[in-house]
Amino acid sequence: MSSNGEIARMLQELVDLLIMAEGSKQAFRVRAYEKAVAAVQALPKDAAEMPASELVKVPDIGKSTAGKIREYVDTGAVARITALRKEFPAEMMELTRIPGLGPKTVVMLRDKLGVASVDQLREAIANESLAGLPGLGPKSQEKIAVAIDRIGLHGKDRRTPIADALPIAEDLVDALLGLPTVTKAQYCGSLRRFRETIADIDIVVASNAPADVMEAFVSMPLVDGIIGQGDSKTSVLTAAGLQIDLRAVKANQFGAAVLYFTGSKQHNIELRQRAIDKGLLLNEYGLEDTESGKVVSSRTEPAIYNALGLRYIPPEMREGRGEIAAADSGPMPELVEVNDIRGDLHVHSTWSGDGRSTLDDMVAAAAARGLEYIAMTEHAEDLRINGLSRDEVMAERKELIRLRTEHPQLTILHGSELNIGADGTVDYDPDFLMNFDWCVASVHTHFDLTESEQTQRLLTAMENPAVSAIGHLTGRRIGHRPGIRLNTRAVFEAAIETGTALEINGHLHRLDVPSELLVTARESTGLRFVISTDSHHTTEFGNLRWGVSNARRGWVERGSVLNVLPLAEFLEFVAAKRK
DNA sequence: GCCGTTTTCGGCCCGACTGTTTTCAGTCG
Repeated sequence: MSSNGEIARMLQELVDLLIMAEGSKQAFRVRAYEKAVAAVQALPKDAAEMPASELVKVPDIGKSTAGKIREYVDTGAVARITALRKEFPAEMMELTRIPGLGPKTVVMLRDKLGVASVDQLREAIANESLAGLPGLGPKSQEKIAVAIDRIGLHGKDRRTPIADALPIAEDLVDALLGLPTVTKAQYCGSLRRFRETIADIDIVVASNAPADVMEAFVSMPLVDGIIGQGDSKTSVLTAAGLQIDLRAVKANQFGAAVLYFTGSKQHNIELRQRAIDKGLLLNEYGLEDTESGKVVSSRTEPAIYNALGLRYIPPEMREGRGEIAAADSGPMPELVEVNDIRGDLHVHSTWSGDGRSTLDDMVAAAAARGLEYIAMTEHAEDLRINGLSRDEVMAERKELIRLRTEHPQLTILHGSELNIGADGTVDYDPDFLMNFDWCVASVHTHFDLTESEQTQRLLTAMENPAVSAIGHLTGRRIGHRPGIRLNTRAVFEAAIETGTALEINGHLHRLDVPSELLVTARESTGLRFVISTDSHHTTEFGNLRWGVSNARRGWVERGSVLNVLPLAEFLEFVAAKRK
């Protein structure tokens, strides 16, 4: 059966191919399918199991898209896509990765010169066969030649982990605030929405001398090349190939500019449509009355949302996942915040083979951060290299008893990170497991089982009364390893039924449960989460911020998170399952 | 292609920058 992810990827390929066929990203047909991709991704049930009559009831999915989803699920292919692939082969699609080359130019290159691959284009430039083509003068040719040499190094097809981008953005904001004419600065874009990876850094500044700001910006040591420079907008590249876009507006337009640049694109489109419906125009300079041209609101984001008749929408929610409808009339989730978190339930030390700070240091770091409770969860015996034998478990316990007296303000639970075997069984034996205060069970092996096998092993693990939570649900490593295939609906239901929490792992390489799955879980009332750092080093307690951000992107409410609770209430959840 | 308290047709978000355009098309976000 096709997962919603697979169906969304199918529709996304259709979007990419249609951009070529229609000659524009803005073509209405393209945008309609783009919305359909988002609709499928946010669907709380399996599209593959829905008949066309039910699919068309989903907003942004109409007769045509429903037909293509059924065609894909039932036959494994979509005739329209097969035909478009023939017209626009993968080699030709590669050309659109070159900055400055859009669909119209790529199609023209094929029609006029028979150029339909990056290699052929390189050759054509060398032979000077581009001369005389409309819109491709010497400057364009030079830009394309340089871009071909850098293909894959920046821009559209290389995303940067948020952990790498955020320090750069924060330094840049500080540097810009240091300029005499800059009064405000804020990084925006997917970074502010806390996407796990970002394509570029967007920064907005308020200034009355924008040209001076741009001049100072392009002179900064970080800047390696200029893509474009104007008075209100400048784009540059760093030596590492990261694109940075800077926009300058007047101080009283700052809220509108930050709103616009935080996006997402879909969120902006919906806001602007809403503005139109109210006889207003929304752009990066403000919200104004279309008739009179009078500015209604522009200074702050909350004021603009308010003027549009909406409650404030936090940046992490602005993904076009129904947040505008929620802010209008639906229930608005009360998102969990970093300061709500009282405990960390997934922590390693050098007792585990892959831990990098000592137990004493980890406990001291947790206490220093003001946590009320932690669970030390070393790896377990089935993970041969990293895990603890039963003797080692008992030896560590003695250390914990000592540490409890040294840190009386911190409650130290003795936990374990168990391994979920291929058949769903876990380490040790039932009696021994009950010696732990808290067990989180995770998948560390057997990533290639079928979807039903993976689902079944998780269901089996959740039935174990000692397993209080499932760690890093999909086992993905961002940029390195896809997650296991799962029937997430079945997993969510079993978690509720068995009284098992799902961990939201804040480690930047994991961010697991992924936020797009969390969004689909929001109709699963009764599902409980723990937001954990999976720290292996004292510095990694800071992962809490990423875990919370990921949870917020997934619309996770404070009330569904266990480790916002005082210790006694938290432990009731564990005890209830063990009864 | 999708949608509809202006509902089955006629709309669909908005603007900046570049290159080569002498008023704009293409690209991008």
